[in-house]
Order: sequence, then C-alpha cells, then structure tokens
Amino acid sequence: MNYPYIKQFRKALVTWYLEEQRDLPWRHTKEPYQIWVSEVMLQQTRVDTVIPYYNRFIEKYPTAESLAYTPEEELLKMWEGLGYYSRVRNLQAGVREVVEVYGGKVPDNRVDISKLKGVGPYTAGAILSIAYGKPEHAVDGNVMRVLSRVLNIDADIALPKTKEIFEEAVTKLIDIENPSAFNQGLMELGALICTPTSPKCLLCPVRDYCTAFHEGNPSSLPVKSKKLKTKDIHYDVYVIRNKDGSYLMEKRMEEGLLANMWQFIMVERDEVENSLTKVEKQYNVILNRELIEPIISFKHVFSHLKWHISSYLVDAIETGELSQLNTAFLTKEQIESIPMPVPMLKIWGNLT
DNA sequence: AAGCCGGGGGT
DNA sequence: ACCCCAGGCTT
Repeated sequence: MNYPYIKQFRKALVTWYLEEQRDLPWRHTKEPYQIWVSEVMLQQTRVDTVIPYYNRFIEKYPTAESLAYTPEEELLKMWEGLGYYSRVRNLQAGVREVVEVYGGKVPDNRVDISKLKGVGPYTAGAILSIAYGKPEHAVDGNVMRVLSRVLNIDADIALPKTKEIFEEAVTKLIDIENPSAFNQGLMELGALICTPTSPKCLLCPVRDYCTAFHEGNPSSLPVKSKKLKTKDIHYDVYVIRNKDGSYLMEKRMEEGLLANMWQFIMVERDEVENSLTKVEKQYNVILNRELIEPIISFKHVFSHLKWHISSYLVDAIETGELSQLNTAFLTKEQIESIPMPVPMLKIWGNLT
C-alpha cells in the first residue's frame, strides 16, 4: 500500500472504530492489569462468553495485589466453564511477578512484559497499545484475516512463520496517534464486518483500500492448512454415593488436561463387571451392583479429542479408608464449591 | 514446526 | 460435520 493510501486507511479504520465500537466492559478502563485480564480471557474465547466472567473476576480481584495470592482452587472456580484453565494459573504467576518484581506496575515495554507468564506476542501488544498507547502490533486471528484480505496475502496462517508477515504489516500501517483504536479497530472489523464466512464488504469502512475486494476474493482468504482429527475415548463415570449422602470425587493431576479440576470416578470403558471390580479395588469400596442407575450419556468435544461418556449413580454398601490423598467423599455443598469441568457439571446437573 | 490445552456458537 | 474464536506453552 502506498503512503497516501496508508494514511487514508488508518483514518477510515480509526474513525469507524470510534463510532461503531461495541460497548464492552473492558473498554471502560485503561488499567493495564484489567486490560491484561480481559486479553487473557479473550484468548481463543468469544466476547459474549467472556463478558460475565470478566465482570465477576474484576469485581472480586480489581487489582494485581488482590489476585496475586488467591488460592488456586478459588481461581479455577472463577474460571469454571471458560476452558483452557492453565490461562488463569499463568495469569496469576504473571501478576505475582508484577507485584513482587515491578512493584505492582505492569511493564510498559515489550521486552519486559513478554517475560511474564502467559503473555505472548499478541497479549503483549494488546496491553501495550490499549493500556499504554504504545504503537505495538497485536496480531490475532482477526487481524490476520482482515489484513490477508486488505493486502491480498495468501500465505498459510497455520504456519507460525506467517504471523511475522502480519506483524511487520501492522508495524508499517499502525496509527501512531491512536494505536489503541487502530489495533482494536482491526479486531472489531474482523468480528463485525470482515467475518470468516460471508464478509459484509458492502458495509466495510476500508473497502476502498481492500485489495482482495477489488482484485481477488475476500471469501477465499485467509488460507489455512492443517486441520486436526480428534481422538475418541469412551469413559464410564460412576457417581458413588455413601450412606451419608456424600459422593466420591477425585482431583485430577497437577498437569495436563483439566489439571487440578475435580471429577466423579471415571474409568475407560470396559466390560461392566471389570469396570466395577477395578473401581472397588482402587477406591476401597463395595458397590451395590443390583442397583446401577443410568444418569446420562453424551459426547464432549475438546480441541484435540472427544470424550464419549456414560454416567451411572451407584450406592457404596461399604466404604474403607481412601488410600489416595486426592480422593474424598464430599457433600453436596462441598461439590458445588470446587472447580469441575463442564462434563462433570453436566452429570451433576442431571442427578436430581 | 507440531502437539497440547476447553468450550461454545455459527454455518 | 466442520470452522473459528482478542493464543501461549512445551517438546
């Protein structure tokens, strides 16, 4: 794009953003910490999903100091249902570093802010431009889609290397006068107008500067290669109830999928007799095999795998000492206070 | 560079 | 069924 057009493109984008932007909670603040929270929640997550979580989170943890030393289980409960739970662990680690190393002030340069846990190239640029007004690129999926069309770039955006092309493009195009509105304008345009399928080109404020609109095919961009196939795993989930009306639960491992979240007893599907024997032995209980009541069967899709779950309610006739520290019989009130992944919430919700 | 890490909504 | 979403970390 030639220089005169760059200036006009900036102006058109920023003017449109300032007039048409949605009223979102995190647009009422310029506190770097609060912008940070919003950006982490928005990673791979839609605006409408984030809004209630953001409001609750900021109300409870309005400052870096208030978040820094909150127990992890409480944070996971606040994050419950949002997904990608390592985000909140990393956020807290980063925030704690800000409190302890930077005196509570979020760094205002890319080198230092990028050292914080959970802050990658995008989040760094977003905080720097939105909270500090720095002319830094913030390239996410929206930006790559919009600019692939405006500049008619057909490089494969699934390749990490391709992102550098767009970072350089933004660095060249960005409005020094209002980096915040420019970066958010690109993303807002991607969310409202320059959508993945059927972009609303006739309503686009930068249509005049869009190469794909004039010389190419906006709908065919961006190019993205790799598509992943999910693996199928079948589980039987046993909701085991003791004489007190408490339920046997276990906490997942500290790392990996759904780390540190709680679940009912879950075993890979097998012959029913084998499953029950395995459960009885491992958790030192004797189950009433005469009365196994199906609760619900469903599929739960993750980004890289698919769970097929069948769940059952069964009474423990006898219970012994639980050998593992991460297992316990919990009351209804306790269960509703611990963080559980959505599949377990679904089973719990169908229990009564 | 590729795999891992959730969940929901749109088409 | 498939795609994508205000991505980052680990290997």
